[in-house]
Amino acid sequence: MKKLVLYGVVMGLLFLSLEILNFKTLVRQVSMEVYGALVGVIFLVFGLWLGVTMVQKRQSTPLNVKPPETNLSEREYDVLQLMADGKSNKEIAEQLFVSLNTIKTHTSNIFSKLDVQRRTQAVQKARKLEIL
Amino acid sequence: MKKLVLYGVVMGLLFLSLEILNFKTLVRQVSMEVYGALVGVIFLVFGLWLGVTMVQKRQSTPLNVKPPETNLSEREYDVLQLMADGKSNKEIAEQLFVSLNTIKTHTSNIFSKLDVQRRTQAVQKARKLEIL
DNA sequence: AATAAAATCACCCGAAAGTATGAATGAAAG
DNA sequence: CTTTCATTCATACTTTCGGGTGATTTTATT
Repeated sequence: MKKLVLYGVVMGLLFLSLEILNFKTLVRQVSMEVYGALVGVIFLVFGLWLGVTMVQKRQSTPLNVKPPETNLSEREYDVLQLMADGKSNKEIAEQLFVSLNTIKTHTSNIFSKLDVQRRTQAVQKARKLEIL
Repeated sequence: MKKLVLYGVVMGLLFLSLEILNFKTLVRQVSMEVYGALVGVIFLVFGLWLGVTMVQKRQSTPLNVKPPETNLSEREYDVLQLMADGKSNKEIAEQLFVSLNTIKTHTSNIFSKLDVQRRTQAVQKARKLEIL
């Protein structure tokens, strides 16, 4: 909801800045074609970003095929797998397209649910519990 | 070598202090039996400590039964096993009766030899290489 | 005895991991 | 339409890891 409003505002700002650029300097220095191209590119990029952002949400990289019979959520299971693969939190974050803090939260929850303190213990226990 | 000298020096100091205690005050305040007992206890403790220390050295907690066919040393293999068990460096150090820094050195060497950067990667690779 | 390898320990420093707390959002279920 | 849960993210803080370097001491080998 609020995200859409934010998008609207950004759009507005884009238009505004374009207007300013247009009537002040640009139009007297470059041709109308260049100006149009610029506008096109900018809005193309913005549209791309918007589209990717919205689609990427809630599609949530489906890493696992078989959901485990544990109290771990899907996402936590994803993280656990990458963790067992020797990936660092940063690498996991990059691979799943989320922030480092998010991964930290996930790992914390994983540790709680598996009742361990460290990632090495987590993978060890997960292996023993047959969920890997 | 030097450790033995140190032991000798400690022994000497013990004798010296005992002599001082002996002829100055103790002998006129407590009975000869008590004095003898005291000396006995002190030397017993010292002997115990010395024995334990020397035996404990180079007997090197025999954790592994089958030496792996890798370039890892015995000690490194010990550390690797505990590492795979989810132990922290501190815990490993305590279990092997060595300092934390020593374990750090071992882990560094393990990482080098296994060509990895993290402990999770180390256990993963070790598992793949059949050395765990 | 000399040399080499293994094991021990120390110090520093930056990066990574982990803990705690709070919060916003979307999805699902009641 | 709330309530619940999963997911996302942030900030702040503490602890642990890992890299680099250098050193001493054992143990083994020649």
